[in-house]
Amino acid sequence: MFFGEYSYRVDDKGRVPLPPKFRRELKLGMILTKGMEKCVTVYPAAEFKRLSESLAAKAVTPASLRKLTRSIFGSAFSASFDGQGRIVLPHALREYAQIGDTAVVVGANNSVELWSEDEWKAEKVSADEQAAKIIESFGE
Amino acid sequence: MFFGEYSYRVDDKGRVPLPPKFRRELKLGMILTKGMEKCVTVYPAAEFKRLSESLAAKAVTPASLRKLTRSIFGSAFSASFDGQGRIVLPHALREYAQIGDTAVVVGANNSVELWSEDEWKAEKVSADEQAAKIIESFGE
DNA sequence: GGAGTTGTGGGGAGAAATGGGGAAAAGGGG
DNA sequence: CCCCTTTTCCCCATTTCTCCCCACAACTCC
Repeated sequence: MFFGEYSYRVDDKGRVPLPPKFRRELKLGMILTKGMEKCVTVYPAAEFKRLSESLAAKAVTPASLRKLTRSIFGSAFSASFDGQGRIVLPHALREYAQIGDTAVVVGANNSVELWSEDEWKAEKVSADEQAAKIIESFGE
Repeated sequence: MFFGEYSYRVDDKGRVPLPPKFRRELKLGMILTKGMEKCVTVYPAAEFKRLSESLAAKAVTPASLRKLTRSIFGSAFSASFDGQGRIVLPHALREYAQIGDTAVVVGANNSVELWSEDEWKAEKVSADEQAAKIIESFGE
Protein backbone atom coordinates (compact mmCIF):
# COMPACT_ATOMS: atom_id res chain seq x y z
CA MET A 1 0.00 0.00 0.00
CA PHE A 2 1.45 3.34 -1.07
CA PHE A 3 0.48 6.66 0.45
CA GLY A 4 1.86 10.10 1.19
CA GLU A 5 3.15 12.96 -0.91
CA TYR A 6 6.83 13.69 -1.41
CA SER A 7 8.78 16.19 -3.45
CA TYR A 8 12.11 15.32 -5.05
CA ARG A 9 14.62 16.91 -7.32
CA VAL A 10 15.14 15.38 -10.78
CA ASP A 11 18.83 15.70 -11.58
CA ASP A 12 20.53 16.31 -14.92
CA LYS A 13 20.60 12.61 -15.65
CA GLY A 14 16.86 12.22 -15.14
CA ARG A 15 17.17 10.39 -11.87
CA VAL A 16 14.45 10.60 -9.20
CA PRO A 17 14.50 9.07 -5.74
CA LEU A 18 11.39 7.29 -4.52
CA PRO A 19 10.50 7.46 -0.82
CA PRO A 20 12.24 4.82 1.31
CA LYS A 21 8.84 3.59 2.44
CA PHE A 22 7.94 2.71 -1.16
CA ARG A 23 11.12 0.87 -1.96
CA ARG A 24 10.46 -2.47 -0.39
CA GLU A 25 7.27 -2.96 -2.43
CA LEU A 26 9.07 -1.97 -5.63
CA LYS A 27 12.35 -3.73 -5.07
CA LEU A 28 11.28 -6.75 -7.14
CA GLY A 29 10.85 -4.56 -10.19
CA MET A 30 8.46 -1.89 -11.38
CA ILE A 31 6.78 -0.68 -14.57
CA LEU A 32 6.42 2.99 -15.53
CA THR A 33 3.52 3.97 -17.80
CA LYS A 34 1.65 7.05 -18.94
CA GLY A 35 -0.99 7.75 -16.34
CA MET A 36 -4.63 8.33 -17.20
CA GLU A 37 -4.18 11.90 -16.12
CA LYS A 38 -1.07 13.93 -16.93
CA CYS A 39 1.28 11.93 -14.75
CA VAL A 40 3.52 8.89 -14.75
CA THR A 41 2.12 5.81 -13.05
CA VAL A 42 4.45 3.32 -11.42
CA TYR A 43 3.24 -0.21 -10.75
CA PRO A 44 5.03 -2.97 -8.91
CA ALA A 45 5.88 -5.55 -11.58
CA ALA A 46 3.49 -8.11 -10.11
CA GLU A 47 0.66 -5.57 -9.94
CA PHE A 48 1.23 -4.54 -13.56
CA LYS A 49 1.08 -8.12 -14.70
CA ARG A 50 -2.16 -8.72 -12.85
CA LEU A 51 -3.60 -5.50 -14.24
CA SER A 52 -2.68 -6.11 -17.86
CA GLU A 53 -4.07 -9.63 -17.73
CA SER A 54 -7.38 -8.48 -16.34
CA LEU A 55 -7.63 -5.79 -19.03
CA ALA A 56 -6.84 -8.21 -21.83
CA ALA A 57 -9.58 -10.49 -20.58
CA LYS A 58 -12.18 -7.73 -20.82
CA ALA A 59 -11.34 -6.17 -24.20
CA VAL A 60 -13.25 -8.46 -26.51
CA THR A 61 -12.80 -7.36 -30.11
CA PRO A 62 -9.42 -8.00 -31.70
CA ALA A 63 -9.12 -4.36 -32.82
CA SER A 64 -9.76 -2.88 -29.41
CA LEU A 65 -7.46 -5.40 -27.82
CA ARG A 66 -4.65 -4.41 -30.19
CA LYS A 67 -5.17 -0.74 -29.43
CA LEU A 68 -5.27 -1.35 -25.73
CA THR A 69 -2.12 -3.42 -25.96
CA ARG A 70 -0.32 -0.67 -27.86
CA SER A 71 -1.49 2.01 -25.47
CA ILE A 72 -0.47 0.16 -22.37
CA PHE A 73 2.65 -1.66 -23.46
CA GLY A 74 3.86 0.95 -25.92
CA SER A 75 4.43 3.49 -23.19
CA ALA A 76 5.63 1.06 -20.56
CA PHE A 77 9.20 1.02 -19.31
CA SER A 78 10.71 -1.15 -16.65
CA ALA A 79 12.82 0.51 -14.02
CA SER A 80 14.90 -0.43 -11.03
CA PHE A 81 16.72 1.27 -8.22
CA ASP A 82 20.32 2.33 -8.23
CA GLY A 83 22.36 2.13 -5.05
CA GLN A 84 20.75 5.30 -3.69
CA GLY A 85 17.13 4.32 -4.23
CA ARG A 86 16.66 6.31 -7.43
CA ILE A 87 15.11 5.38 -10.77
CA VAL A 88 15.72 6.92 -14.19
CA LEU A 89 12.71 8.68 -15.66
CA PRO A 90 12.49 7.90 -19.43
CA HIS A 91 12.44 10.99 -21.63
CA ALA A 92 9.11 10.15 -23.23
CA LEU A 93 7.31 9.86 -19.92
CA ARG A 94 9.01 12.84 -18.41
CA GLU A 95 7.90 14.94 -21.33
CA TYR A 96 4.37 13.54 -21.25
CA ALA A 97 3.94 14.48 -17.60
CA GLN A 98 5.84 17.75 -18.13
CA ILE A 99 8.12 17.08 -15.22
CA GLY A 100 10.90 19.65 -14.94
CA ASP A 101 13.54 19.59 -12.26
CA THR A 102 11.14 18.71 -9.46
CA ALA A 103 8.87 15.68 -9.28
CA VAL A 104 6.04 15.15 -6.83
CA VAL A 105 5.73 11.51 -5.83
CA VAL A 106 2.25 10.51 -4.71
CA GLY A 107 1.20 7.21 -3.18
CA ALA A 108 -2.10 5.98 -4.63
CA ASN A 109 -2.90 2.78 -2.77
CA ASN A 110 -1.62 0.08 -5.13
CA SER A 111 0.39 2.33 -7.44
CA VAL A 112 2.65 5.36 -7.30
CA GLU A 113 2.25 8.50 -9.38
CA LEU A 114 4.82 11.07 -10.49
CA TRP A 115 3.61 14.60 -11.20
CA SER A 116 5.04 17.96 -12.13
CA GLU A 117 4.57 20.49 -9.37
CA ASP A 118 2.05 22.55 -11.34
CA GLU A 119 -0.05 19.65 -12.57
CA TRP A 120 -0.18 18.17 -9.10
CA LYS A 121 -1.28 21.42 -7.55
CA ALA A 122 -4.22 21.55 -9.95
CA GLU A 123 -5.04 17.88 -9.66
CA LYS A 124 -5.01 18.03 -5.89
CA VAL A 125 -7.75 20.65 -5.87
CA SER A 126 -9.82 18.65 -8.29
CA ALA A 127 -9.27 15.41 -6.40
CA ASP A 128 -10.23 16.97 -3.07
CA GLU A 129 -13.44 18.36 -4.55
CA GLN A 130 -14.36 14.98 -5.99
CA ALA A 131 -13.59 13.28 -2.70
CA ALA A 132 -15.68 15.75 -0.71
CA LYS A 133 -18.63 15.09 -3.03
CA ILE A 134 -18.39 11.36 -2.64
CA ILE A 135 -18.00 11.54 1.11
CA GLU A 136 -20.90 13.97 1.50
CA SER A 137 -23.11 11.67 -0.51
CA PHE A 138 -22.76 9.03 2.20
CA GLY A 139 -25.23 10.95 4.29
CA GLU A 140 -28.00 10.49 1.73
CA MET B 1 -12.72 6.00 21.84
CA PHE B 2 -11.03 9.41 21.98
CA PHE B 3 -12.35 12.48 23.79
CA GLY B 4 -11.11 15.64 25.44
CA GLU B 5 -9.16 18.68 24.33
CA TYR B 6 -5.47 19.21 24.97
CA SER B 7 -2.94 21.84 24.01
CA TYR B 8 0.68 21.03 23.22
CA ARG B 9 3.77 22.74 22.00
CA VAL B 10 5.14 21.79 18.57
CA ASP B 11 8.92 21.93 18.82
CA ASP B 12 11.47 22.94 16.21
CA LYS B 13 11.59 19.42 14.86
CA GLY B 14 7.85 19.26 14.30
CA ARG B 15 7.18 16.90 17.17
CA VAL B 16 3.86 16.89 19.03
CA PRO B 17 2.94 14.81 22.06
CA LEU B 18 -0.43 13.07 22.08
CA PRO B 19 -2.29 12.71 25.37
CA PRO B 20 -1.26 9.62 27.37
CA LYS B 21 -4.88 8.49 27.35
CA PHE B 22 -4.79 8.29 23.54
CA ARG B 23 -1.57 6.38 23.27
CA ARG B 24 -2.68 2.85 23.90
CA GLU B 25 -5.21 2.93 21.05
CA LEU B 26 -2.60 4.34 18.68
CA LYS B 27 0.35 2.27 19.75
CA LEU B 28 -0.15 -0.23 16.91
CA GLY B 29 0.34 2.50 14.34
CA MET B 30 -1.62 5.48 13.09
CA ILE B 31 -2.32 7.35 9.87
CA LEU B 32 -2.35 11.12 9.58
CA THR B 33 -4.49 12.70 6.86
CA LYS B 34 -5.93 16.04 5.84
CA GLY B 35 -9.16 16.51 7.69
CA MET B 36 -12.34 17.60 5.94
CA GLU B 37 -12.07 20.86 7.80
CA LYS B 38 -8.78 22.70 8.23
CA CYS B 39 -7.19 20.18 10.56
CA VAL B 40 -5.15 16.99 10.61
CA THR B 41 -7.07 13.79 11.32
CA VAL B 42 -5.34 10.89 13.02
CA TYR B 43 -6.75 7.39 12.60
CA PRO B 44 -5.59 4.20 14.23
CA ALA B 45 -4.05 2.18 11.41
CA ALA B 46 -6.81 -0.44 11.54
CA GLU B 47 -9.51 2.22 11.41
CA PHE B 48 -7.91 3.85 8.38
CA LYS B 49 -7.74 0.57 6.54
CA ARG B 50 -11.40 -0.12 7.23
CA LEU B 51 -12.33 3.39 6.09
CA SER B 52 -10.34 3.35 2.87
CA GLU B 53 -11.74 -0.02 1.91
CA SER B 54 -15.31 1.12 2.42
CA LEU B 55 -14.68 4.19 0.27
CA ALA B 56 -13.12 2.21 -2.55
CA ALA B 57 -16.14 -0.07 -2.59
CA LYS B 58 -18.60 2.79 -3.10
CA ALA B 59 -16.96 5.02 -5.69
CA VAL B 60 -18.07 3.54 -8.95
CA THR B 61 -16.47 5.17 -12.01
CA PRO B 62 -12.78 4.56 -12.53
CA ALA B 63 -12.07 8.29 -12.95
CA SER B 64 -13.74 9.31 -9.71
CA LEU B 65 -12.12 6.40 -7.95
CA ARG B 66 -8.69 7.59 -9.06
CA LYS B 67 -9.40 11.07 -7.75
CA LEU B 68 -10.75 9.78 -4.47
CA THR B 69 -7.71 7.56 -4.10
CA ARG B 70 -5.39 10.49 -4.71
CA SER B 71 -7.20 12.67 -2.24
CA ILE B 72 -7.25 10.06 0.51
CA PHE B 73 -3.92 8.31 0.02
CA GLY B 74 -1.99 11.29 -1.30
CA SER B 75 -2.31 13.18 1.95
CA ALA B 76 -1.87 10.19 4.25
CA PHE B 77 1.25 9.63 6.31
CA SER B 78 2.00 6.94 8.82
CA ALA B 79 3.33 7.94 12.19
CA SER B 80 4.46 6.32 15.39
CA PHE B 81 5.48 7.38 18.84
CA ASP B 82 8.98 8.16 19.96
CA GLY B 83 10.08 7.27 23.47
CA GLN B 84 8.25 10.26 24.92
CA GLY B 85 4.89 9.67 23.26
CA ARG B 86 5.37 12.22 20.50
CA ILE B 87 4.78 11.98 16.77
CA VAL B 88 6.32 14.01 13.96
CA LEU B 89 3.89 16.20 12.05
CA PRO B 90 4.71 16.06 8.31
CA HIS B 91 5.39 19.45 6.72
CA ALA B 92 2.58 19.17 4.21
CA LEU B 93 -0.08 18.50 6.83
CA ARG B 94 1.25 21.06 9.25
CA GLU B 95 1.05 23.68 6.58
CA TYR B 96 -2.42 22.60 5.48
CA ALA B 97 -3.79 22.92 9.00
CA GLN B 98 -1.71 26.07 9.60
CA ILE B 99 -0.35 24.75 12.83
CA GLY B 100 2.35 26.99 14.27
CA ASP B 101 4.16 26.27 17.51
CA THR B 102 1.06 25.14 19.37
CA ALA B 103 -1.31 22.32 18.42
CA VAL B 104 -4.71 21.61 19.90
CA VAL B 105 -5.39 17.89 20.12
CA VAL B 106 -9.05 16.95 20.10
CA GLY B 107 -10.57 13.54 20.66
CA ALA B 108 -13.32 12.84 18.11
CA ASN B 109 -14.76 9.43 18.98
CA ASN B 110 -12.94 7.08 16.60
CA SER B 111 -10.30 9.55 15.46
CA VAL B 112 -8.13 12.33 16.80
CA GLU B 113 -7.84 15.80 15.32
CA LEU B 114 -5.00 18.30 15.42
CA TRP B 115 -5.85 21.99 15.05
CA SER B 116 -4.11 25.32 15.12
CA GLU B 117 -5.24 27.42 18.07
CA ASP B 118 -7.04 29.94 15.88
CA GLU B 119 -8.82 27.47 13.65
CA TRP B 120 -9.94 25.47 16.64
CA LYS B 121 -11.34 28.52 18.37
CA ALA B 122 -13.48 29.25 15.32
CA GLU B 123 -14.47 25.64 14.75
CA LYS B 124 -15.51 25.16 18.35
CA VAL B 125 -18.07 27.94 18.12
CA SER B 126 -19.39 26.58 14.85
CA ALA B 127 -19.47 23.00 16.16
CA ASP B 128 -21.31 24.01 19.33
CA GLU B 129 -23.97 25.83 17.32
CA GLN B 130 -24.44 22.89 15.00
CA ALA B 131 -24.60 20.49 17.93
CA ALA B 132 -27.27 22.56 19.66
CA LYS B 133 -29.41 22.50 16.52
CA ILE B 134 -29.10 18.77 16.08
CA ILE B 135 -29.90 18.07 19.70
CA GLU B 136 -32.95 20.35 19.55
CA SER B 137 -34.19 18.50 16.49
CA PHE B 138 -34.25 15.24 18.42
CA GLY B 139 -37.35 16.43 20.18
CA GLU B 140 -39.33 16.84 16.97
C1' DG C 1 6.82 14.48 50.61
C1' DG C 2 8.48 11.20 47.30
C1' DA C 3 8.26 8.31 43.26
C1' DG C 4 6.78 7.87 38.96
C1' DT C 5 4.76 10.11 34.92
C1' DT C 6 4.61 13.74 31.55
C1' DG C 7 5.97 17.88 28.81
C1' DT C 8 9.87 19.90 26.60
C1' DG C 9 14.44 20.30 24.71
C1' DG C 10 18.74 18.77 22.51
C1' DG C 11 22.71 15.72 20.76
C1' DG C 12 24.46 12.16 17.92
C1' DA C 13 24.46 7.99 14.95
C1' DG C 14 22.74 6.48 10.91
C1' DA C 15 19.86 7.04 6.84
C1' DA C 16 18.53 9.68 2.99
C1' DA C 17 18.91 13.40 -0.68
C1' DT C 18 21.76 15.12 -4.07
C1' DG C 19 25.65 15.56 -7.12
C1' DG C 20 29.40 13.98 -9.91
C1' DG C 21 33.13 10.66 -12.08
C1' DG C 22 34.21 7.02 -14.91
C1' DA C 23 33.73 2.40 -16.99
C1' DA C 24 30.89 -0.26 -19.94
C1' DA C 25 27.51 -0.48 -23.48
C1' DA C 26 25.01 1.20 -27.35
C1' DG C 27 24.56 3.64 -31.56
C1' DG C 28 25.93 5.98 -35.86
C1' DG C 29 28.99 7.33 -39.61
C1' DG C 30 32.70 6.69 -42.26
C1' DC D 1 34.11 -3.49 -39.80
C1' DC D 2 36.10 -0.12 -36.89
C1' DC D 3 36.20 4.05 -34.43
C1' DC D 4 34.22 7.84 -32.26
C1' DT D 5 30.34 9.82 -29.81
C1' DT D 6 26.69 9.37 -26.72
C1' DT D 7 24.19 7.18 -23.28
C1' DT D 8 23.59 4.17 -19.46
C1' DC D 9 24.82 2.24 -15.31
C1' DC D 10 27.39 1.76 -11.15
C1' DC D 11 30.12 3.58 -7.64
C1' DC D 12 31.76 7.22 -4.52
C1' DA D 13 31.35 11.74 -1.85
C1' DT D 14 29.03 15.31 0.67
C1' DT D 15 25.38 17.55 2.92
C1' DT D 16 21.05 17.29 5.02
C1' DC D 17 17.60 15.27 7.61
C1' DT D 18 15.42 11.71 10.52
C1' DC D 19 15.08 8.88 14.25
C1' DC D 20 16.46 7.27 18.63
C1' DC D 21 18.36 8.16 22.88
C1' DC D 22 19.32 10.97 26.96
C1' DA D 23 18.37 14.88 30.14
C1' DC D 24 15.68 17.68 33.08
C1' DA D 25 11.94 20.29 34.97
C1' DA D 26 7.09 20.28 36.13
C1' DC D 27 3.36 17.90 37.56
C1' DT D 28 0.43 14.10 39.41
C1' DC D 29 -0.83 10.66 42.35
C1' DC D 30 -0.23 8.05 46.16
